[in-house]
Amino acid sequence: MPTTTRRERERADLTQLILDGARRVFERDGHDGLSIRKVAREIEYSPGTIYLYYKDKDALVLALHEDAFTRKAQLFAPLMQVEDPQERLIAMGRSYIKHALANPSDFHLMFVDGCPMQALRDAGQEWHTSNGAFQMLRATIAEGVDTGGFRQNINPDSMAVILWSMVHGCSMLILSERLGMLSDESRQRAIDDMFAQMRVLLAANN
Amino acid sequence: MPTTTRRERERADLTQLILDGARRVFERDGHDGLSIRKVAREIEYSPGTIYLYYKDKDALVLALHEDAFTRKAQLFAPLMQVEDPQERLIAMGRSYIKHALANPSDFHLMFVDGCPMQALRDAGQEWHTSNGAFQMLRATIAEGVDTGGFRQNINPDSMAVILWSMVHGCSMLILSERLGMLSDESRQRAIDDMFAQMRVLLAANN
DNA sequence: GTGAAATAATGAACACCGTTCATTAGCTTT
DNA sequence: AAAGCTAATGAACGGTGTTCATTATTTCAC
Repeated sequence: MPTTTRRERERADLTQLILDGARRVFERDGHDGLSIRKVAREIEYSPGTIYLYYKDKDALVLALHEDAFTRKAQLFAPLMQVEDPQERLIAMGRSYIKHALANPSDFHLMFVDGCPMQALRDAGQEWHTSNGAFQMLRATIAEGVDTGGFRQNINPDSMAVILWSMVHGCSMLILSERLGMLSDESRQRAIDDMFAQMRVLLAANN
Repeated sequence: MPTTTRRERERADLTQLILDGARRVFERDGHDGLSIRKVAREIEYSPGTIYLYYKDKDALVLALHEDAFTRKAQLFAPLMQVEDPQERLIAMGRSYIKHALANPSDFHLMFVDGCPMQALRDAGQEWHTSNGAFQMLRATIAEGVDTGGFRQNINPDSMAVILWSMVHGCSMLILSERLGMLSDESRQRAIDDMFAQMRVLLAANN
């Protein structure tokens, strides 16, 4: 049955075509500027067609959300090869902020927009997309504690939340222009100081 | 001319009536559920009337944004009476997270929504609303450094960004349900541990 | 008090939005 | 070639932000 496989391929192609079109519109016009009709115009299909491939707009945004996580995961993966747990955590943190500042629309899709979580709940699914990254973070902290390089009273879950909060909050505050009272230099210095303080929190020797 | 003052009072009254109606709609239906027409129905005026008091929807959301900051500032003010700078910072941090979790729509208005910053820029205004709180934070850190209770190599600007990032990122991650992989107990412990780590970063004695 | 001027409120109109669905067009299979 | 199935369409519905000519109300001068 070569026909059905071709059918499936065509179906997958259009699903991807819609997703790519949606991403272009999102990056061009932002969250509020994204509309089903614009995506349809972008890929030269009628609005109704999109609903044959995505249940509704939330499902499409959820797909964008997962797509953005996939891209970020590809940036994160090589960092696991950093030997020293502390340096690995710092590298992860720097990568997190750097990617957020360089790709604000990805950050928005991944963390700011609320509808993907609602769409996931409606679909009865778990948020597996980011648990992987959190477990990487947690495991690296646990490794540092186990091998003795980190302070021994560290709780990996808590420290994972703390480090994530730091880089996430920092990215968020910068992207939402809430640190406008500081100069560019002060902001950059604050980021550098933040990673210096991370070492204070982690390292065993004081 | 008592007439013009009454006019001004009536004008201020309706401005406030619209704002209160908008807040009720926002808290009931959320950010995406807020519409000029709903606000108009809420206060039993026609949609066009709202445009006599607010330039557009963004201006109305900006007013909600500033209103939310005013409420939070009232919670923050008494904390300045805490004597010890370190305890004051911890109290500010706990208040920040507590208020965010208890008033998610206020948090959304203050920090998640992007349009207020755009509206401010359009109006050619500065974001004075929150600079006050940042300066309070910064001043408290500087005080701790000056009086010798804090580590001497702390840069107040950087540390202010770091502490703000921690509590802001933590609030954000919880509210956007990104910490769903943890139990309620683990999340609460992480918050407590976060404040313990703040003491590590601040205190002079190790 | 009454007419004129100024002000405030209205709601219809426009262009857009998400979503649905009867209809059409194209391809597959017999 | 005809029948059946599938994919794409675009009109339609109710919603949105925003504008503006029209109406209603209040104020002011006489």
